[in-house]
Amino acid sequence: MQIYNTLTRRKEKFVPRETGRVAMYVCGPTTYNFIHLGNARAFVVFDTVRRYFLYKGYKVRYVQNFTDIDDKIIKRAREEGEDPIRLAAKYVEEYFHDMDALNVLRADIHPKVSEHLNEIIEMVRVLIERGHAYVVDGDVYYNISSFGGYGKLSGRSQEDMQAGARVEVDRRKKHPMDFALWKSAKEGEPAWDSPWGLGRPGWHIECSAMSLKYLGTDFDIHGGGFDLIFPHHENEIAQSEAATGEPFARYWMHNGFITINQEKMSKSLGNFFLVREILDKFPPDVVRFFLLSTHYRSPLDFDDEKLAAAGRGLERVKNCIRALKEALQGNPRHTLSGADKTFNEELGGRLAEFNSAMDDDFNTALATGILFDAVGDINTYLHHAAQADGPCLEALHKAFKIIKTFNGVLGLFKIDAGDNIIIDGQSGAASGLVEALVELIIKMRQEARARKDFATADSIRNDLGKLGIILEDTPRGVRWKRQG
RNA sequence: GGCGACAUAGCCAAGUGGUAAGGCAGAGGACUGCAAAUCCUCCAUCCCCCGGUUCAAAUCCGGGUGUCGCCUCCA
Repeated sequence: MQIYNTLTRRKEKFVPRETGRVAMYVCGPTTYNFIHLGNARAFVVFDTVRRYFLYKGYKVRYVQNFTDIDDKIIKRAREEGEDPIRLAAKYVEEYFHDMDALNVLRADIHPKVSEHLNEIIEMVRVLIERGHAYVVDGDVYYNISSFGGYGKLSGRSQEDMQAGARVEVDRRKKHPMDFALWKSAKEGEPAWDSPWGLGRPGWHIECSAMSLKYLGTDFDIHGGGFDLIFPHHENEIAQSEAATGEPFARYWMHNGFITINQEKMSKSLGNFFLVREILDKFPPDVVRFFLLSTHYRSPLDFDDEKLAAAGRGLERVKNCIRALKEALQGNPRHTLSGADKTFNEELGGRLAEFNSAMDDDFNTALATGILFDAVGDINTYLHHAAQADGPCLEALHKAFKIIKTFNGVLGLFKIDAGDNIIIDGQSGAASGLVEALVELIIKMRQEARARKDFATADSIRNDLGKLGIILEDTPRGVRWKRQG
């Protein structure tokens, strides 16, 4: 298995710290707003990475934090006249709401800054003690000059940073790029007691403290968006390695950005789309498929038409699953013919291709291509079998299994309690009634067709279509589905 | 100014030395009362441009051009 490591700027063979186990940390959201599509990309990408490790048989410990104490939260809370802690808690819930929709699995641990003040304060204390940090008027700064490795992740020297520093220089800092580990509290801000007075943690320290607490030093994978490389991850390395004297993380993975009209989507540019806005217009499986249809390190340009095209493509996969279900209910053969065996071998080949795509730095774009190849294989098999002596049970099972396997890794469709793939969402309380009504209408339409009243039949099909109910007349009866 | 990424058909997108995956859109055929779904066939002589290395390059090297990103909160 190969993973592109930002630290070395090349793909490396993945060798975990501990055989058979993967410890990974992904920077979670700062909870001051609903998450946008850019956030979602990172979380979907790393969710898929995690799923692939699980599929490969690794024991995975997945940690994703919530930064629930932060300047932006305080600002937002002030604007809304809300308590910062409560505001942050609210957006934690909203985060789960959106991520559940996108089929992102819960992390094993979701630590919050607000619950780890002790660890953070302790780490700051150690950094001061070891001469890597200094106190000025109740603030604590990290002294980057004290850490030789500073800049190794983002590939820049300390001189570069001095030259490029556009921030107004705080005279109290020893180096312009020194960053806050602890910020003293102003009046009315949330504050915690510390050896340096009342205050709160700086932005980067929480990820160091919490990842080290739950994963230890030298853990396997640390992930996040490209824009976290500098300064966030650079600073995490500096803090963690200076405090522990050990390597911090082995593989650094960073996903590319979502762009809008080829321009970076970001909160500061104001051109962002909230996940829930998009989910109002498109099904979650389509959104997830769209996010995985490009390699995670490449930029991904978003617009409605591209998402719609992705939806039409994914419909092909859903149709294949429907066809399989139908074939399975159609009393398949128990014998195994030469054609069945050939088909089984074909699918075996697809599985191997899929694994090798994912082994190569989680190439989900290639992997989804292979999913489509498998769909083509299955459709062709079903087509020919229907013209001969029908499909064989074992082949159908194998086909289902491979689709489920791919789906288990990509996480496109949810699975119900009976291990069935859910492709027609919105199974609510009303759905039983809807189904009965549709069946009734179909029955009446069939009567119209029987007396060759095609005008009525077509009009019914048309009108149902407008309601999102798609009818398909097949040689073996009428099939219907909800519009994907 | 420093650092970095990318440039593949109408659109999206894989592919890091051996002669262009896959999807969307499109064309023709089969099936159908007609649609839809599905199947079959077609759809880049060529991968931004110019040089070079090589028996062989979209893939390596050099030089251009263009687009984007980081250097400041941001996934």
